[in-house]
Amino acid sequence: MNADDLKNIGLKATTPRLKILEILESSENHHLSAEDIYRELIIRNEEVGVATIYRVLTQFEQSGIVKKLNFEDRSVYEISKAEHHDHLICTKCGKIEEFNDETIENCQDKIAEKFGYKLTDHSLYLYGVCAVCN
Amino acid sequence: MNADDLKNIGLKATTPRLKILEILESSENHHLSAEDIYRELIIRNEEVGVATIYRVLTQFEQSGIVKKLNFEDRSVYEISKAEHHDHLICTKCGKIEEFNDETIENCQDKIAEKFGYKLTDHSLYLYGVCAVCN
DNA sequence: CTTCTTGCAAATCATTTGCAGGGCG
DNA sequence: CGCCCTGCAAATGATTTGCAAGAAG
Repeated sequence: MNADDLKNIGLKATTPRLKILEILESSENHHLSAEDIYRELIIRNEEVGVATIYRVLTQFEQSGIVKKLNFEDRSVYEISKAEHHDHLICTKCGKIEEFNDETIENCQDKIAEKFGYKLTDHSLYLYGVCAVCN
Repeated sequence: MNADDLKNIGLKATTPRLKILEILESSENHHLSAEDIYRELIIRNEEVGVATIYRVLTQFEQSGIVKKLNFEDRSVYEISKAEHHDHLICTKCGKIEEFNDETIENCQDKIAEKFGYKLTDHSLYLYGVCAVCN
């Protein structure tokens, strides 16, 4: 993800945008809240106003380059990947595992069909305690 | 759900609590936000302070008599039922269908096991457009 | 009576918005 | 150089909290 990628989606390649992308890509767990990004930028001595972070994240989400995840207690963003996946979150340490289960996906489609709904989106989050924390 | 039920969970049977229960049980769709309840009480000329509504709902949730659902765009509460179920929400009209799928539940357990997590909770919301709105 | 509750208003938290100055293309 | 972008601070919306007055058991 670089300056040209941004231009391709119609966004100017500004410093704040590039920095935010950088953080999202380089962070260990790849799932950061707006606040996480704000703090990380301050640590790196490259502060960006919070308002800009929110605005940029929203633009990134609308362009499809990042996905917003609404966990029970906070919202985090991740760089979009080609393959769909859901999340398993450790409620103790915050570690996040990604998974994709064909069977579940199929069941969801069947359920929507059964009720006559046309699915537009779905969110599946599993919360638990990981092996380390347990 | 009546005054004695409240006492059994250690809560005094106060007017606000009984009214809130009443609304949750009698409302058409059974999935209301704190705000929905507040407005409904005003309509009935039985206004209760918003702060109280939030406090009461939280207490109800902790006692297990209501469940809080965190939809993408708002939070709603429903009276707890014996059987677990997930939700299918129409993004146009807000209609909510409840469903329970054994296959999905089993898959979730397998996934948690595979990653060594001990599941504590999960949230599955399907968003779509219902037959009527479509 | 004592303790749990409520109402009200102020406080908080996360996120959004208005606006004037700055920077990319 | 024009339009998009940013920072700042104020606005917002949802929920929480402190506190004194009011009910439940």
